[in-house]
Amino acid sequence: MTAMPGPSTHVILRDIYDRLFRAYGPQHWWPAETPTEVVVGAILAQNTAWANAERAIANLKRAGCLSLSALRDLSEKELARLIQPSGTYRVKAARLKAFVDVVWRDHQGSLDALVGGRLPEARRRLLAIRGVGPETADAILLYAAGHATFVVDAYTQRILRRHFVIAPGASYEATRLLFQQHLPRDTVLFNEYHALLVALGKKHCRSRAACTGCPLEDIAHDEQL
DNA sequence: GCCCAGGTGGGTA
DNA sequence: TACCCACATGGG
Repeated sequence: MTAMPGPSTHVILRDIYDRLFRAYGPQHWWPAETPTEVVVGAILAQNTAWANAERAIANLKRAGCLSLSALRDLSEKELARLIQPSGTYRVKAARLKAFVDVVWRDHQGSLDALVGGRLPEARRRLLAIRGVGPETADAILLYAAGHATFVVDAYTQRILRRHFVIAPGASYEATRLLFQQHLPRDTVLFNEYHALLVALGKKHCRSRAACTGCPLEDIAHDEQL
């Protein structure tokens, strides 16, 4: 008894993308006006509802502190006060400071110099910064620098697990490589795909009951995940 | 009141 | 390597 081969991975990933794009349309991500704002948003959004990260960004904007030089000159304590609505603000103030310090100390204040060049080296430079893990690094690389790297967030893992595209314990890296090896290396596609997964996650993955009306509803899925 | 959100790093076995 | 845990706010 042999199992029938299912559709290949790239067909499944394409199908999911097409469904999401049809349902939600282009997402115009990342919601930020400058690469620096992408970096700040990526750090402030860590384990935090985006609405709270937005409040913190609005505070920084109002204070004129949404630039690398302003962030360098701000005391960590004052920075923490401004980003307080994003939660874990002392941790995040230290992380933002660590990031900005590297930009000024190693790259003369040029964010482009830090995130530009070849993707693997830029990714290593980012991961070496305290407070920048794989997801934050990939978000910065994709949305601030235009590198074709896939951002894997909690929604992505949950959605793919639920629809049996990845195993329950699949690592961040395994999930990222799955996308990168089964889709064309296309910055625009990776940008849109991640944004669409977040759109789906926010709308349909908050609770079990929210599955109704999900664009992926008729794809095999496990309610428990 | 409880749970969670567009994670990460440090500690322990 | 594989789990725990702290960090902390605001909305459902």
